[in-house]
Amino acid sequence: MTTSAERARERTPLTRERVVRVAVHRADEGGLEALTMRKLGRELEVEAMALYYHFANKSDLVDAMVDAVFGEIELPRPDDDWRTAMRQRAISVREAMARHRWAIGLMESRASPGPASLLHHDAVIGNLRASGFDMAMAAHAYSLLDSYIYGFALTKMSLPFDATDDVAEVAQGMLEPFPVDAYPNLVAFITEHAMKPGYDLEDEFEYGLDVILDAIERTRSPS
Amino acid sequence: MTTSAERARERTPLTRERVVRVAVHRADEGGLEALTMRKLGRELEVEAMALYYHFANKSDLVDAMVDAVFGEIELPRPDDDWRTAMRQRAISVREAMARHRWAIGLMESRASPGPASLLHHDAVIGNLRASGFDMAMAAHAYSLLDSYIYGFALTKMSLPFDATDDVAEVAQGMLEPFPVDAYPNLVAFITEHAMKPGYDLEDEFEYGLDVILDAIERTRSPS
DNA sequence: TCTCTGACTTTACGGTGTACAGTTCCGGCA
DNA sequence: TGCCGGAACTGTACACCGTAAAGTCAGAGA
Repeated sequence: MTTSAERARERTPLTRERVVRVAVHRADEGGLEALTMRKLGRELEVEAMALYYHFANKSDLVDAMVDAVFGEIELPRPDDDWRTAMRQRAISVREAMARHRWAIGLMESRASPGPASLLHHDAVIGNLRASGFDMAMAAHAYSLLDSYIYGFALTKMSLPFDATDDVAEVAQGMLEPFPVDAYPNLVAFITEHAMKPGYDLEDEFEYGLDVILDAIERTRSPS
Repeated sequence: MTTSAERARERTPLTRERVVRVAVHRADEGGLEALTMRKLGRELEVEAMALYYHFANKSDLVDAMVDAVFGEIELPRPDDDWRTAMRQRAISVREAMARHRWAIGLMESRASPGPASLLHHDAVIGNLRASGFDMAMAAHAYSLLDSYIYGFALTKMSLPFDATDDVAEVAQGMLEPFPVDAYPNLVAFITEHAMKPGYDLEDEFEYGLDVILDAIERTRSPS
């Protein structure tokens, strides 16, 4: 007979880092709503309450998970050209969101940001300032870029179907309860555009990103 | 003694519309996580399970709530100038988000959009097409605008403080656990910019919106 | 009068976050 | 050697959640 004490002795002890790593992995696969303290404990071979020794509550854990995602994002260096730095950062953020879809919507609205998050913001502002943006212009540029980046993630990447689904089929299902000719423009849009092969989210993202970078560049040196 | 039957006789019966109206109101005040079927039932003087006669499940109710928010947004008319129509729509969306902060993050990612949502998309595409945008350009413009609008709402309007809070105080609290000189650019940003009196979210929104509208206009008729 | 049905209630179940009180192990000290 | 304090975890319990399933009951129609 193996007692719980024996089990405890044989396993590697919990750390915040290990818990966060497993929690992120779990959320990547099943979404955040599938991440419960009990299931997470089970995966770590521990009772759920053990987690509360390392985290104040679930929100504390989620904060740490979000900060881990920030930690995966490439930081712009202060002496990089602002445009390439901002472009690279935007793409890096998008990639992190693609890996961790559950984090979309949490990255910019948490009450207690972690060190990676703060460092990230610090580096972005630092790069813009070093490139000659004054504070007001840096704020405008940052606001514009982040709104676009997170908005794109929200509106395009958290859609209720993934890459393996047939877009046309899903759209069909959405429109099915309504009269066939109720939304002619929408139907045309779907049939002529969205379900065309080769419509690529990444291309769409970079297209808009470059439009915005162009626009920011122009506000700096009006032609 | 008043039986439950007597209570039932004296009250106006539930309708989907009335339930949604009260539910939206409730979520406006306490957020979506404060909206439970039991509390909603209590407010409607009904048992929680009565709601399941009118809605398949909670997700069905939330779908209806989101569609009610879409119903509050002004529709662009097909013959309006695209730029004024898009500008007005963007502001109308932003205002709806301000009234219903719980809806941010739900508007564009529901599996079963309601009629108001579909009508909204149809009208936006219809306006752009009538203004001479081809399908690909309409898609680019729509993607860019929606990403910005919803991203702005997500990053700026769902922050963990509202208009009555002292921004400087909240920011101070966020940075407090870390060394004072860890994030110099961020600190400069907060002190020099964000907490300046007169920094207005609405101004920031419209500034970025006009930058994007300019950029879209330019992609139509490259100078 | 009887039955049917729409609208609601009652009861119950499994799952959730987490408060609070044990339990066990280990390192340092008498 | 004996003890003891704290770190790390377990056990139990509670209030609350969404919702399945069955029961109730007033009024409409035959």
